[in-house]
Amino acid sequence: MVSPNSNLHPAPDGDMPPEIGGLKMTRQRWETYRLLMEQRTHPTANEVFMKMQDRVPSISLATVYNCLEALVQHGIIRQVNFDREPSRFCPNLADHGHFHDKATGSIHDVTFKPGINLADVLDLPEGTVVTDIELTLRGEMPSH
Amino acid sequence: MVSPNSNLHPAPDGDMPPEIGGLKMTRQRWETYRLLMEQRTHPTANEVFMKMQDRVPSISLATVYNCLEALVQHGIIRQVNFDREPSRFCPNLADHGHFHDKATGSIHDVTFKPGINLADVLDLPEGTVVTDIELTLRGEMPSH
DNA sequence: GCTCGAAATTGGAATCGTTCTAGTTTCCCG
DNA sequence: CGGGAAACTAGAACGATTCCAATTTCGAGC
Repeated sequence: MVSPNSNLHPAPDGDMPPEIGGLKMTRQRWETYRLLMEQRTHPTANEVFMKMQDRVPSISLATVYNCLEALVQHGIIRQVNFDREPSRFCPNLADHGHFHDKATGSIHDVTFKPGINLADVLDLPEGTVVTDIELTLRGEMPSH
Repeated sequence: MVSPNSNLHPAPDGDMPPEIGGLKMTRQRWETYRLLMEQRTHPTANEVFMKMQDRVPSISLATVYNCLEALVQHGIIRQVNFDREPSRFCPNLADHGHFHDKATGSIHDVTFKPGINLADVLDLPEGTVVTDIELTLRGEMPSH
């Protein structure tokens, strides 16, 4: 479900490419994607909508949802859920989990130790096909 | 597949105990708890509400939510979320994840291979305190 | 460039799980 | 038995998301 090479996609600061990963680019989709790539802060749909006012003032919330969904379905970004909070969106396609810091409210990507494949440490019946894994942690990180 | 420490709590088929894990039992809380223990099918609040009609016909949906929340907050059951679907509730307190079978829609508990501690395979900064881990998988299991 | 059908966008209404509120009932301790 | 606190209830309110119908934009073929 996950591709580690984010360089599959062109750098998001150039001109708009005709398509990414099979998804035809439109102004709205492109700016949505760029926004996510620039600030990797796991914004919600509504946060994307608000930040988008500068770039595409005419954009509607419905379109933000449409764009995010299209990007997710084409495997260009990932949708992340914490409990029943509003969904967040993440352009990091590498295999990783998410740490939700209770103290600051911020979200950090969490990778696995080298050589670890999450599915390998699970006790699954033979023949089980895992297409998607979601790992979320809660706690506190050292403020450093 | 089944909670090893379910004997922390009294068997749910006897009379109602005065409290469990510090939570005062009421008829509604007790029947909610019993229901979850009997059919470990990870029901939603609404499913609990409907199945409860036989046992406590006067119960309201709000009370089901109240009871489930009280049980969760006292660590007696766990709340499980799949994407933005309605929350489900699980009486298995052992460390485990949840596998969501796309073919059947059913949910299975997934344990770790012996000796595996999930936090140990993660690349976390020193001093990080993890209070809660949620692991969800999607895919298909052999129908056998 | 122009036309037409398809796809995308838009704003607002609708949906649905969940939470809140206010009123009533039940519990418990004196 | 009386009174205050906790629990329960029904229904209203909420908020994230989805749906809908009406435009707008796009692209292929002229």
